[in-house]
Amino acid sequence: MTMDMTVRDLIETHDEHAREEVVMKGWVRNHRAQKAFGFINVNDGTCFDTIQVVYEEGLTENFALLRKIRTGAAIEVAGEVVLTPERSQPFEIKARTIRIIGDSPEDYPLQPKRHSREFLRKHAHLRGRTNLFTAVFRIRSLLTHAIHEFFHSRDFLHLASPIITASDAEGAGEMFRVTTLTPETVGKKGGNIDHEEDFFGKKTNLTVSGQLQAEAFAQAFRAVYTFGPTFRAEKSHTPTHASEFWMVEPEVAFADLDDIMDLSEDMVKAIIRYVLAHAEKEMAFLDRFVEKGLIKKLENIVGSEFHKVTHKEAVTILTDADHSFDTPPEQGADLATEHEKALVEHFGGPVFVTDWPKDIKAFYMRLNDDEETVAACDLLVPGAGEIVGASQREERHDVLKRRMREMGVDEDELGWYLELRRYGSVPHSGFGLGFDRMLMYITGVKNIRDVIPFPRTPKNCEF
RNA sequence: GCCUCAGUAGCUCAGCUGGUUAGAGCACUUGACUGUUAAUCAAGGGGUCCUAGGUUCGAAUCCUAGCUGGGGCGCCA
Repeated sequence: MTMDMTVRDLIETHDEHAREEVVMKGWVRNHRAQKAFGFINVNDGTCFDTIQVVYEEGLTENFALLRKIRTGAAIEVAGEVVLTPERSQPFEIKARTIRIIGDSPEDYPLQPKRHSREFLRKHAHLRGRTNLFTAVFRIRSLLTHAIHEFFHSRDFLHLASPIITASDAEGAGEMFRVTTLTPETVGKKGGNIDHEEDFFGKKTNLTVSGQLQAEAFAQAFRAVYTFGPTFRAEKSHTPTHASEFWMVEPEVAFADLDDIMDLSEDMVKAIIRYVLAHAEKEMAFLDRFVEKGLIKKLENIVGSEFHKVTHKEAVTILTDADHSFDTPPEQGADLATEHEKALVEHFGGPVFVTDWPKDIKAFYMRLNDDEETVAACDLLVPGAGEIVGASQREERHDVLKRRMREMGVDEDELGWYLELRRYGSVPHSGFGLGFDRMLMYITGVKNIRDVIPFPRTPKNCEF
């Protein structure tokens, strides 16, 4: 009985299987045929590497047919594991039989050569078979695991916050409407759509954040996190925006802004450490072909403390810097992308910008004693912009109510949220991590559409 | 939403100051080759030059509009 093995199994244990007969299945990455023998590189997605299969006239069945095998075909190989330490790969499979499971005709779009990212995006259903996307999506999966592991090791409760929400008061951008009404069934009152006739009896949207629900759970379970998809209907056309993306949103009771900054820093470092330890080959590939010095950059992050500046200090640094901006930095005003880039450059790594002017931040952020700023911070990183937005939440009922009024937030809709401040309200804080942006930072890939399996952006919902 | 660049073979791109039959490398097909590593060598097939108008004797090339994609800005994670 021969053993059916994955590429990963074979790479990890080929020594133990020397001279044994094995069976493996996978897709042809490259094929080099010669007169009396040929070489096929096979990958099955279980790890980054390919395995070289050798076939020979007289040794392998159907030799003449095998020469026609093309890139992309799915094959099953049965043969002997041969150790080849003197060659550029430690072992190969000397094939006894090769069976074509699924042929790949000559118009297979992927070739054994470099393709542009734009081209591969149009072939998202096939791009997982390329080196780059094998690396990126293996790491994406590892990173997901690393996040769950980090929070579970700290006894956080994982909460599945709702995807459909009736709240649209968070001001976090345009929302996608969820409705079962059709032009035929829609009822109208005075020319307007009658939302009472809709599925939920009211206007509903896809969530832009699970934060508010996480706050409720934090005041029952102390430390919680959500990790799931969020949706923004904003017509943003940039390398760091997608219409559907994932966020990690922890929320901790009895924690202030410093506590939550420490938590986010610990988490960022822990998940980077996890990926460095578990995706050595993938990271080496990315370091070589995608971003030179990537591994060193990440190792530095893990080994150093993140910088912290207040928004006020940041503006002063920018104003004093010998740097011309399209929009001059201004006290009390928001930081433009060019300012963020300059700050990150100034500190040479991730930096927390804290204590933002209250008028440019959300209503739920806790008002500082100066009555001018809020206890909020953004974590800026080179290449992926803002990856974490954190704040201490306003736990004082009267202050929150006042802030909601000032910022025009509907009190009825968020009555439950306000009510949390009446029953055992405690100081609490949380942050949101843009998962896909974090993945960009870790892989060095500069476009969010290339770290999401099937990305959705304005005017693009293919696959 | 605004600004900007691009769209020519399956892919990457050249041709673009208008002028015979639109080119190259890779891929593909056929053949050569006794250990290849994006193998190499030879021959061959392959094009609505993004779409629609316009200018012109003549448009891949110039003009206008649109579509698609990249980059920048705004918004944000």
